[in-house]
Amino acid sequence: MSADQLSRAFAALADPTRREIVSTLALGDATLVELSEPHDMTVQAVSKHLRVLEDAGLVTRTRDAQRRPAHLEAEVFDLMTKWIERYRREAEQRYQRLDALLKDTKP
Amino acid sequence: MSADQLSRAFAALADPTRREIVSTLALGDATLVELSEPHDMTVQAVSKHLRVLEDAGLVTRTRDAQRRPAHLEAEVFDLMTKWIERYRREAEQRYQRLDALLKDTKP
DNA sequence: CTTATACTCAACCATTTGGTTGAGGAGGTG
DNA sequence: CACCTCCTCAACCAAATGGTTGAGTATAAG
Repeated sequence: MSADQLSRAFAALADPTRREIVSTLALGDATLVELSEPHDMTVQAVSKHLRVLEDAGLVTRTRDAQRRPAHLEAEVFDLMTKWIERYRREAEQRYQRLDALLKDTKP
Repeated sequence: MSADQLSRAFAALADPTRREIVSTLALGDATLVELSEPHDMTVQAVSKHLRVLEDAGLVTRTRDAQRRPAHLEAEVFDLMTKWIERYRREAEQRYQRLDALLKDTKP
């Protein structure tokens, strides 16, 4: 996986399991086993998902004895919103201009 | 592809080619051939990318003779930002609380 | 020292993804 | 009509993705 960070971030959040992991981590840091419990899959599978989030920079992990608690990192989320907002705003403005045009030519 | 809309939207933007298409469409509606020109791949490949954006609801297409101009749709972009912002805010607040805690215990 | 817990690594498999080529279909234009 | 342009469909292929099992490492606890 040698894609740029934005690609990795979007790809990471494209999976429902990974989005659930993110929403769990929003409640507080958690270990792999803790994150695995709600999901109907092996710990290894969740570990892979966590790795994807980590590689995307959305999550970092520390060490606490055998445990490796994960926690959310705001920065890349920020990058993503900025990218999206730019084009959302553009699409919206374009829509409003069209709207104004229609009002103008058809009164 | 029977994933939910959020998954489809994130997956759609996970590809650099598709993000470039979006940024081109932000400058104004464009046809498939127009969108293909800047990219070093066949029209069919770009057509597939366009379909992915369409299925995700990020782009809609109209008809103008043989042409099928594409244009950006703001709504799903909005959905995405809302999802991201929720967790970005959470991560940020958590960070600030930790920061405050460190300042508190180590003066 | 032994055992249990938390995690990782490697090999394997089915499906999806991102591209190709080749053959059309729809719709203007000479 | 013949022809060109824009676009789509289908078949194929290599690589990536999302899961599995099985084995192994690291740290804590009995």
